[in-house]
Order: sequence, then structure tokens, then C-alpha cells
Amino acid sequence: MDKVKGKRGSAALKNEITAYKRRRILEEASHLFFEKGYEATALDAVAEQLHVTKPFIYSYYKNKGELLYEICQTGILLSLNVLEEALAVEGTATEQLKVVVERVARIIIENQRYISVYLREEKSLDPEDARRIRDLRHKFDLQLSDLLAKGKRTGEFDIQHPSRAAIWISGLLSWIALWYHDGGRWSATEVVMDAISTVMKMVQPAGAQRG
Amino acid sequence: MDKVKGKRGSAALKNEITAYKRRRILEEASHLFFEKGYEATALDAVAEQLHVTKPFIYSYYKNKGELLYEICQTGILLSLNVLEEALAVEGTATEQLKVVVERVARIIIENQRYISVYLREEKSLDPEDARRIRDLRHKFDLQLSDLLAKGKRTGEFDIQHPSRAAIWISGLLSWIALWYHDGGRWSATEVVMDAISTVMKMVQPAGAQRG
DNA sequence: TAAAATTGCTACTACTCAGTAAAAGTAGAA
DNA sequence: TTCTACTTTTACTGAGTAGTAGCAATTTTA
Repeated sequence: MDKVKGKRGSAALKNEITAYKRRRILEEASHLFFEKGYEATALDAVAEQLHVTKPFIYSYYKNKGELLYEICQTGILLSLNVLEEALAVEGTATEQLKVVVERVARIIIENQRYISVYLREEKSLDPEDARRIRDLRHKFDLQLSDLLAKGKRTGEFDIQHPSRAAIWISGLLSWIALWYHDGGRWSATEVVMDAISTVMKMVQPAGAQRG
Repeated sequence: MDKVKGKRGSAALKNEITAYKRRRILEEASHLFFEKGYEATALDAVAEQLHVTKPFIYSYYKNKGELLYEICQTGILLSLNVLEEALAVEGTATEQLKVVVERVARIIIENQRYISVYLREEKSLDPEDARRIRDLRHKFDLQLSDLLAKGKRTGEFDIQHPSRAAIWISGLLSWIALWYHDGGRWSATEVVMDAISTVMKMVQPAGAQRG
């Protein structure tokens, strides 16, 4: 039962291998869910990508829904972690917001599959999982809202309602996952830069261009 | 074969009734697709909502995919039509953009089901239908981009790249369909007003607040 | 009222796919 | 080599559902 420590210390390695297998399954599943949609993707197809069989997947995940849940969770957690990291950087609200937008936009582009599956397939999650995901999302919006409120207090930002502004900003960032296309018209860097300047214009008071 | 004119002129009425039935089917389908997702919704469930049976639906639509296509098309066409209407109103680029954002935001809130199904279920469309929908979407972005370019020429707008700005704006508008919730924290009017001021801040040059 | 046309339904097929039981394969320990 | 424990596969079940053939009911026409 105890999977953490075993004789000869081989249990730790075994756990790493298990974790690696889970990661690989999740990775391929996210690719297929992203490309074809969750319901339209059979687990046999995921297994095939990995050159294994379906029961292999079932020995690492309880069911298909758990796979979707972990993908959605990964999507939102990546953004949330990078947001919290960025908020830890010292600086004015303006400086912090720039860092936040830059890093979150980058993470979203790099992990587009996870983010867009999360955005598209929320309805396919079972209700309990959906609630947990919504809570994480809410946490993201709340932290962003706090930053905006701080900037409003210091007079750096001109916004009426921080929590509504947070929704527009997190929407703008999420939106990237839905339209960005590797090798498309614009490079990731262009998109990130544009996202930063667009967000800053959204919050900056008149006459405060180019921080 | 000629369904348009028949003896006694009853054919016209018949066509109206057929059109009405198709509309009702589409309406209920869009509700269920919105609430449970496209793949997860059985046509039997749509039929049940209408107090008819599945073959009834099949005598008005070729297959499930056609239903999805018409829902997506409705979603994007509603927005596109209202955009073109708004662009026909005389005025400066600033005035026009405000009208555009107001009307499109309203249409999106009123027809949330269609829009969000379109945003979520693009991957479930068959490729040919998906292309047609993408073309309509592209047309929307292009017209918006033209308006932004015009405002840039006249000096009303301060934007680097009209077509990228158009994507942010149409994203902001689409985003409404994904999070707005009737009876939620904010009224439709509040959201529309906030969308207008947010978009205007995105494009206005420094020092040009409150048009 | 009877024939013709239209409209909707009953009852079905064919298929896909999530999930599982049990066997086969594999590696380490004695 | 044989026992043991674990890993992965083969082969299957059962549920759900897209789509259809053909019948029944209704309406229209004459």
C-alpha cells in the first residue's frame, strides 16, 4: 500500500516512472482533445498515439473524465502559478501588470492545447470537477482584480470597476489560446507585445501613454 | 418540385410553416448544445423538447451536422449583419466604433447560445462547413479592421496594427458570450457600457478621454 | 366520400466506444 | 529455474445513438 518508501529505495524511481507515464498520456490526450474535441476523441486513439492499448490508460487514470479534468486543471494552474509568480515581483502596479500580461500570455501560447481544451470543454466536465476548475479561475480573476484595485488606489489606473476590468483582461489573454496559430501571421513575441500594450491602454488614465 | 408558387397560393404559407418548424428545431437544438455540448446532446433529446420524434427532425435537416452548421452560421451572421448595419450609420470612426461595439455586444448577449456554440464547437463542424464559417468570421474581422484603419488615418485612433487590434476587439466581444450569465453580477446594460468604454480606451490616443 | 399526397411515427439497424475481466508477458528474488 | 508481483494486452460487454425503412395518421383534392 505504501508507495512512497520501499525496500532498496526503488519505490521512488517507480513513482517517477509512473508519473512520467501519466504525463505522457495527458500530453497525447491534450493533443487529440485540442484537435478533434473531447467527445469526438476515443481513448483508443490516444492509446494508439502512445503505441499502447486502452486498458493501459485505464491503469493510470480512473476514466476519461479524469483525463479531461487534469487537462483543464493544468491549463488553469499554469496561468495561475505564473500570475502568482509575477505578482511576487516588486514594483508599481503598472510594472506588475506588464509582467503579469507578458508572462501569462507566453504561458498561454506555450500551453495552448491545455488552455483551449479547458475553455472549450468546460461543459463536458462532471459538475464537481467543473466547480473546482471554476474556483481556480475565480482565484485568477480575483488576484488580477486586486492588482487593478491597487493601481486604481495609487492613481496609476483609470478603471471604474476592477473586477469587471479583470474579466476583460483575463478574457483578452484567454482569447489568445483560441485564435493563435503557430506559424501564422504573427509571431508569439508580436502577440505578447501587442497584448501588453493593449492591456496597458485599457487601464491607463488619459495622457499617461508609454510607461 | 416548385415549392414557391402553387395553385391557390397555399404553397407560400406552407413554406412559412416549414421555415417555422426549422427555426423551432434550431432553437431547441441550440439550447441543448449550449447547455450540454454538441456531441453530448442526442437528437432524441432535441426531439423530446419539441414533443416530436427524431425522424421528424430528419425530415427538416439532413443530419446532425447540418444543425450545428446552421447554429454556428446564425451566430456569426447575426454579429456580421449588425456590424454592417452599424457601419452604414454616418459618423466619425469614433462614433461608428461606439455604435458597432454597442450593437454587437447586445446581439451577442441576446443570442449567447448561438455564439457560444459557434465558439466552442468549431472542431465538430465538418471541414467544408468550418471553412465557410471561418470566412464569415474573417469578413467580420476585416470590416472591423477597415474601420480601425480609417480611424487611424484620421488620427482618431492610436493603434499600431489595425488587423491585430480588430482581433482583440472581436475577441473582447466574443468573450462576453463565454462568461455572461443572465441574472449574474452585472446587467446586460452594464456589460455593454463597459465593453464600449474598454474598447474606446484600447484605441484612443493619450489625452483623448471621454469622446 | 374516396383517392392522393403529405406528414409524422414505430421499430429497427449498424456502429462506436467507455469500461472491464482475465490471461499473458516480464522482471526481480531465491 | 521457479515463485511472486507487477505490467500490459486480448477479447469482450453493454450502453448509447446516428440514421433509415416502411407504416399509420392526417390533410388535401376531387
